[in-house]
Amino acid sequence: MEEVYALVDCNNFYASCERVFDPSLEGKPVVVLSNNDGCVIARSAEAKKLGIRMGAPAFLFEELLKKHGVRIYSSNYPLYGDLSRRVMDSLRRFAPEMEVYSIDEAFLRLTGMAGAGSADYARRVRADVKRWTGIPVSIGLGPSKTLAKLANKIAKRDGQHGGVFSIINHPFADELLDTVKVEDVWGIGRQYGKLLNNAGISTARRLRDAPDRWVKKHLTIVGLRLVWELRGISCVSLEEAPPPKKAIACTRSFGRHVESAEELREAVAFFTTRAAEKLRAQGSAAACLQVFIATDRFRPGDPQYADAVTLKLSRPTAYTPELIRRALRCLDTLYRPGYRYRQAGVILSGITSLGDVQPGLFDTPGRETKRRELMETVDRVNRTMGRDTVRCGAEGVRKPWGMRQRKLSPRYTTRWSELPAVR
DNA sequence: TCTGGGGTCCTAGGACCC
DNA sequence: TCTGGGGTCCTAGGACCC
Repeated sequence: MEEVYALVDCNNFYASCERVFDPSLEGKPVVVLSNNDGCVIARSAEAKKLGIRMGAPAFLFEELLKKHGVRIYSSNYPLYGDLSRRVMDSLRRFAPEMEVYSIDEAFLRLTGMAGAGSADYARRVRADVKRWTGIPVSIGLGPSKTLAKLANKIAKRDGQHGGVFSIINHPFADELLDTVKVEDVWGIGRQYGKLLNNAGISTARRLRDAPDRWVKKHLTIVGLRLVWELRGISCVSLEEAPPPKKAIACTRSFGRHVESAEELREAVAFFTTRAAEKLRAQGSAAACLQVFIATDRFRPGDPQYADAVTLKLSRPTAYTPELIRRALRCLDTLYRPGYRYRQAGVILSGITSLGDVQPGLFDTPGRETKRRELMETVDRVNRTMGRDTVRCGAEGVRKPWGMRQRKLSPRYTTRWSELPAVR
């Protein structure tokens, strides 16, 4: 049977989230900044028109932002995460099979649903999501995930489609594929884009028609799969339940430079706590822990130093105090005084299911069970009473190295104290 | 003064084994 | 001078995604 996929993508997601609870932003240029208010990571349509590039360092655009009265926001992930969940819950009503692909995208598999592959159906989905959540979305339909992605791009690019476009059985599919630059195809990034352009393959159509052997040789098996998908042969299946992550990281740039071992230790302990939370949330334990620290690479005049230490544990664990203890020992071997550090991180890998971990032979009987119960309790308290209600002292309290978030909007939907008030 | 964070997969090459 | 064949595991590096 002919496959039918829809790719639903929230328009300018973070900027749209800020708008949902502040209608005064309607029609105004809005940008959302990355952690530490560093780069622009989301722009409303009006902001795009001003020529503000994705990923642009905000400080380079200060003049422009001020001149045009651009409304600027720090990233508010509790808000975006919650609105994302609402959008996904809405979408689930329209398709029996769905893959949540990212915070702002989902694939729906509509294969075999009468009428569901039509642009009309997609338009209804679009209208309902907007009404239920306030978030505008675009929808692309195609016989493979790659073509659904591409159709979505066209839906967004060409205004006349009203945010919905289907490439299924399209009479001018060849011509359409010729209007899409090869580097805009899902899976073709900067490097492959360059390589393909040099080989005279400049559009999606040309890539679709490239010889298999050449593609396999230069773009590996992944590229070959992609080319087949462009031909309408579905090779990338829907992943309804995401497999457990194989690596879990928490890494941050600091809000200011950090020199003292003490502050660095606090930060690393804090990152370890976050990583361990994510680990337990997916029911896993980690057998491998990596810690890295780095100075500010954007200040080449400063003395530079960056290094990482990886530690293998004898037994996988998800017990925060033990992970912190190990991470701090790694840090002690890494730390060199006399540098201005800008970044640090903790990466957990060697991940196994927590249920498979056996207690150590020489451990005090019941120790493992006790540890797990403790972590479960801590997680439960923090989930219901708010993050960091219970935490390790090693994380510190003031967090002077913490993120800069000068333009944070309220957590409208996840904190009682920050609910929007209607007068 | 000011430049994000967190993932995935594939391949090549080296170590080691029989 | 000549110098097998095949397998596994691990790591580093490079590509990609949002």
